[in-house]
Amino acid sequence: MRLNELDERIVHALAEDARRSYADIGAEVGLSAPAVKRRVDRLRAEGAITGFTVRVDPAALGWETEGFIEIYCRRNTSPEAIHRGLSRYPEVASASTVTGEADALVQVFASDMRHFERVLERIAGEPFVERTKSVLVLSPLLRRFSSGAPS
Amino acid sequence: MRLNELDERIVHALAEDARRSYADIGAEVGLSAPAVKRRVDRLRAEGAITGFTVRVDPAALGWETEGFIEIYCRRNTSPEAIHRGLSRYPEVASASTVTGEADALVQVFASDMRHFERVLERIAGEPFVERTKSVLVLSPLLRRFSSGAPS
DNA sequence: GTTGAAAATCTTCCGCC
DNA sequence: GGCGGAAGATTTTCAAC
Repeated sequence: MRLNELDERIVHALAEDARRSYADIGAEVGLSAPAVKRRVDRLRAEGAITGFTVRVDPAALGWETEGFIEIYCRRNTSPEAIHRGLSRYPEVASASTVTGEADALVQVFASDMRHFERVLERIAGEPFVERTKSVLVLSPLLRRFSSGAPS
Repeated sequence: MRLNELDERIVHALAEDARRSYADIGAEVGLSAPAVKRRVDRLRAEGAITGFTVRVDPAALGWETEGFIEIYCRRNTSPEAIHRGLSRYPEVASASTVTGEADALVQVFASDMRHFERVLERIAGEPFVERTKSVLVLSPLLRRFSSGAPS
């Protein structure tokens, strides 16, 4: 699938503020409100836009501690097994299999350091996990867009 | 700041679909539409909700290659300098200063491997960057919520 | 927090290019 | 195929309670 420049500008406008009116976005990109809606509907149908969500301040919601956990798996662990194992943790915000020494990189939000430690220990104890290596986030500098499915 | 259970349920509903109407959310949590709006307005004013955004499928938008770059900075580089340097790259989706050997962890989306390599080289050439270490994402397993500021 | 009304927006339809 | 204008339906918004 290929998007033209108009679609990209619409997605960009929605990424900055998904509650802007179609007429408002249309004024920016040079289209009428119905034309913008039609394109957004098409982008949703095609799967380019998977939904609309709210941007939250984790700290304000009580998730003050953020970190990344590199997971080193046992031999013959499938990505599906990692997904199944990690999706049970509400603290896991994102996870991907990666190249390099580690097998997966997991982003975790916890309420505080003790909570983070507890999550880390539980993940490290998963049967498919051989060992872990983790770093804590000091300050979030930049967060731009949201991708993927809600859960 | 502390949110009560009603606020959390409203944020949760918006996280799943930020375009649901206030009346619809109100029916779920047991409030009228204006009551829900007032709480959302308050959450925005307090900073718990920092905005509304669209959830996109990076691959559908042509961002097929994802990776993480660890940045090792020169001495006396402030987080603000890193932020200024990285915010110019549209390919940078998120960035945080972290504990451990590296100084910052940067998430990058690129159209393909050549594009990723070009971004990596440009970032590695930034004056505040001493060296970098990067991993490529093989498969995104899980992506849950969006946090932080738009840019 | 609720109700009710006004204003804005969304959504669909239709004619046009 | 896509676009703009206009209609009704829905939602947002702001009163008063």
